[in-house]
Amino acid sequence: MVYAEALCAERSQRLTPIRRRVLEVLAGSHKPLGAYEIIDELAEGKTKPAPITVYRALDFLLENGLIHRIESRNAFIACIHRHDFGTMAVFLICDRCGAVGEAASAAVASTLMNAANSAGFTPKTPVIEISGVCSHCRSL
Amino acid sequence: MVYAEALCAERSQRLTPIRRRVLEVLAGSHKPLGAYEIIDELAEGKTKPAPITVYRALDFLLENGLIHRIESRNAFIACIHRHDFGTMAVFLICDRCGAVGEAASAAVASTLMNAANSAGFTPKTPVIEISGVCSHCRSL
DNA sequence: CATATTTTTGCTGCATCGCAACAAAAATAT
DNA sequence: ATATTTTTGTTGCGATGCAGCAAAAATATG
Repeated sequence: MVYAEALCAERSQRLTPIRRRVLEVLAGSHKPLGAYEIIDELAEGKTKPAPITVYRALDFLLENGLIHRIESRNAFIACIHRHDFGTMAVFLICDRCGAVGEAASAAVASTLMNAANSAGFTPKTPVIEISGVCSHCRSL
Repeated sequence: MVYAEALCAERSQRLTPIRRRVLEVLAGSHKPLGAYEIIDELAEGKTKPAPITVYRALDFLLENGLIHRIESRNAFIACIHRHDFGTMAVFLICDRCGAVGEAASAAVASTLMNAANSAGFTPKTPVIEISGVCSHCRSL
């Protein structure tokens, strides 16, 4: 949160109340949330924001790398790393509890880049999502 | 197509007319197709199938590994490999022409498995999608 | 072969996801 | 103080995806 403020200030991007609240909701969740789940969270007591309002906040947060989109779930999670380096986010999605772990791996990044480049492909945004069972659920 | 028949026969799975046609449409496309695009393709001359009909056929094809789902595009493509071995499908998605290349890489598979396992995670279905520019579009 | 059982399809309807288009408001620049 | 850019609110709608039930087809069983 402090990091988000600093990053936005540095880039002259505005972390407005809505954007901040969406980020807070995501940061406070241990699992990815759909856009409409975020709406419900924000609706506590106050008036319920329109979907487009939340989607715009999500767009902003995505563009600034503060959250990730989990494509296979149509959901979003707060980013827990700083992707400054050549690392690449790998999402480990538990089928049982729904929790998502974010592993940053430079090794994965380099092999993937190799595979892409050897196919003459110039990569931009990689999506790596692995479904499975997390260590906690496995031990139950 | 011959392979699909053989595989279904071996597994006592039924490659019914609808399933076959959906697979044919996908196999005949150089880019991933959304479910409703498939419906439009199938509607040529004949009556247009209901969405659920196509979704069910897609489910069948997915379960039997004959097609892949491109999560970041909400679309489907025919599988061009046989994922018998420990290989892992990496999709290279061109932002310009929309074409999708499927690269099977054992190196990527092993590094990803390492990363997942070291986090105590037991992987099932990995999704690896890389957006970028393909070699053809790059040279334009 | 006739019947029972499983699998597949058709149909109606609907929940969810995601955003376009325009106007109003707020922040920023001149 | 005014003009310009950015953000938010509102309405509405297109795209995606599937549930639930009934009919039809394929398969198994006596």
